[in-house]
Amino acid sequence: MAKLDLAFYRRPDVVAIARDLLGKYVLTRLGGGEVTGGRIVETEAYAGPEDRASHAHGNRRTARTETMFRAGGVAYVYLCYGMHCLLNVVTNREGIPHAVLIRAVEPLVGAGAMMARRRARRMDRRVAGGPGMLTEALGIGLECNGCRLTGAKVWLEDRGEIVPPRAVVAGPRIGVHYAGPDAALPWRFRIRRSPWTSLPD
DNA sequence: ATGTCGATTTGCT
DNA sequence: GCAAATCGACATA
Repeated sequence: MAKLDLAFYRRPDVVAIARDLLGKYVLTRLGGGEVTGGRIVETEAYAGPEDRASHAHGNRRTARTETMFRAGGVAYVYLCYGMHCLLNVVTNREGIPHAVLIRAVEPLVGAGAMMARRRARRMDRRVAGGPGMLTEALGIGLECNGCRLTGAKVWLEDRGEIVPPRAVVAGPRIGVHYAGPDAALPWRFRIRRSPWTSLPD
């Protein structure tokens, strides 16, 4: 049940962090008091300045991207397609805008509350098997942008589950076809044959 | 099962 | 104006 600490987030290799986040837990206590969350089964790395798929490509600073320039250990939450909030974990030191997008979670804590937020009748991948779905299931909105991942509202835990290398599938990131050669980088990670990822293997 | 399309804010041109 | 780190509704098969 160890909460991930700042040393975890502030490491320099964002791709390694994205891989390491598989099997960790994301948890929230928001708008009510019940804890909700589950096991991370899919992530993507965004390597800031040198990554054409990143909002912070070329150190682009806007009101939106400012959060990514903060020191690792805070949430970067932004609005995608005008309607979905997406959750990222900011990594590296202050001034280096690296982040990991959390793309899918296996709902394990407060599952009933997560289903209610999603208005779901069945517990399946449609509850949190996509970056827009999981934020809704966890109650995460834009007000979570910049909040500390070492705090009491949104945090990550290591619950001692080991994900061996052969259980990890690396592949190209989703929805970044505009990124030229960077679109093909194998920076999306998921747990092999998990029924909870956004797409089957 | 697969395809198209609309919603709606942010940011670039 | 247009495209976007998406999702769900609806159509057709």
